[in-house]
Amino acid sequence: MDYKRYLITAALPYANGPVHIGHLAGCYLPADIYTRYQRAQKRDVKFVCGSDEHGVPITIRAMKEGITPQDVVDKYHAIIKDSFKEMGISFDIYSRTSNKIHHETSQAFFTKLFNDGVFEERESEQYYDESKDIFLADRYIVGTCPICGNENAYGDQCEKCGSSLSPEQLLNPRSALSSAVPVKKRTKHWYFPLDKYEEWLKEWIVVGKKDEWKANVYGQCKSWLDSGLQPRAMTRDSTWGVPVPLPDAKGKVLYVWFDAPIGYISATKELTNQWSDYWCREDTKLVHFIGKDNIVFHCIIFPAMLKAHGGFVLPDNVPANEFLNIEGEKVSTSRNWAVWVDEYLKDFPGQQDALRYVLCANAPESKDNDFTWKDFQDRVNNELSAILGNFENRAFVLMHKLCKGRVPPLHSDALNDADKTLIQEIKNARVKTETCLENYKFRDGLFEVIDLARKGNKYLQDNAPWSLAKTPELQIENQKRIDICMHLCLQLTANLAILLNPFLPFTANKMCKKMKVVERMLDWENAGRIDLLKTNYPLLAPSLLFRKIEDAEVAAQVEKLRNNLKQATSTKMDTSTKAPENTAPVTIGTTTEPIADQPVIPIGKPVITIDDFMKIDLRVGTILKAEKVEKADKLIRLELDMGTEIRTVVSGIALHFKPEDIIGKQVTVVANLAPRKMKGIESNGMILMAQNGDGRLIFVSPLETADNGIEVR
RNA sequence: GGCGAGGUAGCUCAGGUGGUUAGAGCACAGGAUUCAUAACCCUGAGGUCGGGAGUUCAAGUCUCCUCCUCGCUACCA
Repeated sequence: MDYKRYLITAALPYANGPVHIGHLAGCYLPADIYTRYQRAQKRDVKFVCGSDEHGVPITIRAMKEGITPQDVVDKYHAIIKDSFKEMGISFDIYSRTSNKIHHETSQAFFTKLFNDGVFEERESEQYYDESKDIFLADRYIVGTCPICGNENAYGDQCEKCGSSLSPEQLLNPRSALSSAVPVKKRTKHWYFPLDKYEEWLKEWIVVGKKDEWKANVYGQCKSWLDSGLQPRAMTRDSTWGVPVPLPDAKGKVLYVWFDAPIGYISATKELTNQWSDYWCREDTKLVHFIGKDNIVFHCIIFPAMLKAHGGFVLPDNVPANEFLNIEGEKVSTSRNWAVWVDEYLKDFPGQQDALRYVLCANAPESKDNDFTWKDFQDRVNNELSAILGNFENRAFVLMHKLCKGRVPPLHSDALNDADKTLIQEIKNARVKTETCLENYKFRDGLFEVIDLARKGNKYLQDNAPWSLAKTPELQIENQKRIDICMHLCLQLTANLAILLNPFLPFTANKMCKKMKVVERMLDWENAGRIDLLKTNYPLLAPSLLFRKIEDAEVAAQVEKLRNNLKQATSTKMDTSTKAPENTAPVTIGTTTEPIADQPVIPIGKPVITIDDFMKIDLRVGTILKAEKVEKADKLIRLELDMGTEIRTVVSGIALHFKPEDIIGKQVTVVANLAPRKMKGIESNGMILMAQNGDGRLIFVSPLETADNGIEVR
């Protein structure tokens, strides 16, 4: 298809924290490179993004900090927007979902589907906080984790042991808003029948995108489609979000996953009156850049929504990247294990392109990748600086020394084979880079650019114009060779600026200034030409494009990471001001139902009386046997010597301990917990565990060996 | 447990439809050089392609089994 327009989106970052370099590498940088390339091709392109400002975690953060949700999103929207701007992520618009136009757009979208009878209405029982007069999403319910005993587990998941939970399972459930005990109440929601679009999706993706989409994206989609789709609620009981535009929907908002992708549309509307050209005409190429955690939403749910609405183009491609780890470990925002973009900008002022280079050269395009500061240093010093920066510098210095600071003539009648080969290589570099970019192979594309500089270095070395200048007796003949060599090196440098521009725009601009050419030279159509710089044209004096990264800087950054980690784990979790626990380059929501990853403020449990406490029968027991439960990842079946009896307890600790390592350990058991069947095994009690800040589980046991069965109080 | 994506030189990655001595960049070693950010240029060493079995004249590339990493999902209470 011959596309007339390009609409490029980058996942909406969740306005609950700053962005880190994983976000950049996974999503925003590739999107920006692609966009800049398309612009250089003079194609009609719009690059839209914005902050995703709805959802439960933001309301929770607001409560925690004693401010309004709007305050929260205002704060992070500003930080995020600034980080992107400073890094040169060249959105045509960076909008936000709290804007009026977004509310209107997403409501209109909902209304259209509603009027067309797309939704299924369903009533269900949901938890409700009577003191606050509000329905509670699972996330809003806090209680003690039945598995690890964490007192601040959420109704959907325990952050400490990773168990996924439902509110019913929590011990001492309470509302995160008021500490009231939640009650059940009927509520109505509107479900999008994804199942009805299953066949269509299969045809569109499984058949239609087989050889087009990346393996990781395609595979994930196929996996979902093969396992069958279910209707999904598109509304929530909440006050923070886009109100459901129906008369009987007071206190209900659009599910953040419904409204967020529509944010792409609203942002485009905000950008241009011609928005429908980009969204509604078949000859528009729509490309979503996201991280791997958002594949399902962008490849399945949103397209189904668009299809149901009708009149919209569907994504041509969704080149999702994997995750970027830091120094061998997964990014963790609660542990503050991340490299934050706003901090990088402070620590390395003017070094945006160094980071862009490394993140692109090491982008997690086909699998999770690792970012280390040592590697950052190596790549900047040994590739970017030594090969590309050095070549450019050599060309400038030699031109000034041997050609009086002016572009020497080419003497095209005197070209030798090596010259002609180089000219061909310059042309080839354009084609190679172009092919990579068109196919979302950004790291390969960047390699091709560096490779051209590499060829320049070799050419320069082979000609050694500095040597030619040392034999005055051959002056005339040699100067001709020097001219040709330097002329081509300078033209090659101009070409480098063009090819580099999508990847390293700051550098490309610097090069333009030094060559005293207008920015228009960077138009892609000029790549491959060797007449970009006019003969006899004077160029500016040499200056370095890149500086080296010192060992001390690397050491400092690594230490900073370790210190952050220490702080985050030694103090309470709520000191973290960073984004959701999410290594994803995208935060437009997560695949877990009620979104959100940010820990709730530990709200102390309500005061209890000694009588309440005495209801719990805590006893000491010794693990006699331990074996992993079949076909369950987390469960270990324990046999405990309780003094007077042997008890079977099933415990969700298999991710933390090997069965053989815990035999003989003495533990504290909640002995009068109601029996419960798990995987067909009846569990009679629960063993007490504490969880360390680093996530390790620790047995809560008597310090010295006690008699089995004795009571603990 | 199921599904998906990966596991190829120290590091990061290439390796359509199976076919000569498995490639690249960086790191490393030796050499050459001095125009240049001790940079560049040349040469070299480095891999039983996660492991095992099979199909084949021939497998990194196909089949089966198995181990490890990441993600989704199930189980979990």
